Amino acid sequence: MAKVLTSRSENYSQWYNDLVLKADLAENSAVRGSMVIKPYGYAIWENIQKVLDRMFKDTGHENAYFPLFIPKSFFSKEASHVDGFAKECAVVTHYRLMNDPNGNGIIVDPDAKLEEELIVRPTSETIIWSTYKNWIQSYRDLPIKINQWANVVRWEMRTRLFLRTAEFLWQEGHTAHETKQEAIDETVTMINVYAEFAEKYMAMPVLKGVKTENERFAGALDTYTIEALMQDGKALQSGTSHFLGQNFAKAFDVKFTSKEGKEEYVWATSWGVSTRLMGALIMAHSDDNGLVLPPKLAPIQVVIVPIYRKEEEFKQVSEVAKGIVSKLRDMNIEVKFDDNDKKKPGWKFAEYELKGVPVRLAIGPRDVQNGTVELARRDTLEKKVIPVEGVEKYIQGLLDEIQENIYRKAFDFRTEKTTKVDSYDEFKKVLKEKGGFILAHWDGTNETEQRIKEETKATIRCIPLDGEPEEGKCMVTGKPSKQRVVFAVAY
RNA sequence: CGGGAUGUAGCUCAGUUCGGUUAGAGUACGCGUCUGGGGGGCGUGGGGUCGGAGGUUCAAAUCCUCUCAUCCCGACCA
Repeated sequence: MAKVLTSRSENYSQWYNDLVLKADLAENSAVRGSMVIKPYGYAIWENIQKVLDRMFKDTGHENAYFPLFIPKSFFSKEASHVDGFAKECAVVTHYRLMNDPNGNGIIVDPDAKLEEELIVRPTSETIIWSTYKNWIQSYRDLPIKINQWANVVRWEMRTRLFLRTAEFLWQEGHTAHETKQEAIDETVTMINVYAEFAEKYMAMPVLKGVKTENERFAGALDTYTIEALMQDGKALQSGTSHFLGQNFAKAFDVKFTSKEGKEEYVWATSWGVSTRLMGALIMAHSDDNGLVLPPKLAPIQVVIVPIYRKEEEFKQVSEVAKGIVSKLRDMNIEVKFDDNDKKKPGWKFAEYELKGVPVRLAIGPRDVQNGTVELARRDTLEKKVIPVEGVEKYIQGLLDEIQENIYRKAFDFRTEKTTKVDSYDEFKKVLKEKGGFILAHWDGTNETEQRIKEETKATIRCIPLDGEPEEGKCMVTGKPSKQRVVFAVAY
């Protein structure tokens, strides 16, 4: 087969870029740092949305939509929040263009300057809490549990398709609660939703944990995260859920009267995942032949490629194929019969492999004769010839098996790439030679964390939620520690 | 914003050092044909303001000046 991708061992990030382009997921646009998501890539995102949206609704949330533009003054109301985002904001200063009087095309009309500049949202806490102020007076108005599907803009210096783009698509949940405990419970519920989604649908094992103060969301009291491990041994933060305390309620003066008649500030959470999940999905399973998609999120789960020479043969093959198509559709399996005569079978094989379609059937005159089909599975690249009779049942089971298999593979990889270390020297050695997650003791201070980051580029990905307590000494300072934390070099 | 590099066909690039026919290749695209069980073969055709502006010269993709854009490496980040 012709090589179209750079191999992972040769250059991992080149491989990733090649793959995104060649699998027709996305491409760079005319706008620096912003991508065009192509139909095949968008179809995967739609599947992600569909599943998550269901999960959000099942946990009591509703969708709504808030403005893209946020008045500049809103940002300054929560101090740490503005610190976190100020350096990467797109700002709208004018509202009109005009013809250049000197004839050099079109220019910004200097008379159309806005009284107050508008910020293109990098996240929506401020606009939403300024709105919640009007919605909340009494404990009877709580909780409010809203999600929005939207685009946001963060003016990043360096961008990469899906992993970091100036504009990206995401969902952001914003909830308001009576009590601290209720808000914390919500934060935990949502990180669990994300973890379940990652593992069950993306077939990607994730570590659940809490961020250190240093890595926390700007304006949060606690940030919960799911961290996935990519094939190059780097970590990818895949979703976050923030306990915001009363910070935004205080900033926007959102108070309610409690049952006891007391005036109190509202407790808040926010949580989100973005098109970055696409990057995670791509990197978690794919190989040097292309994308490997988990069946539960694949836009096409089964593709049928006809092989024929004469019109008559095509007719016979089509008949068999259409029979299989209708049976698979009845079972709610997404199937495509690729009867495009303009592409050759060999071309199609390579193409669908590149696009990560989990199961491929090839049907030719030989199969029509013998009552068979050739079945190829993407995850193992195995091919076999099986009877056409009952093929739909077989495929149904196989899709589950593939989903299971790629999860297992990713899980085993992560296990193999997770190392416990007890000294800083060992830490550096493992980091350099093996990468992956490193479990080590840390004294809990910002200084030590910063020092490790500066010296090794590794950061604390999280303090794991399900980590068992273990007395130990910080690998750097020797001060006491009660639990190991997870280090890795991150995207 | 610091350091490095690159702009030539839809895409990937050669040609620039040392100026000189009609600016090339691979791939993609069109047509014809043989084909078809892993990105096919042969034939043939179309496609270029050589990033832009100015300059030097009999002559500029090539030399000079300015300019625009993009990419890579750092600081920053979902």
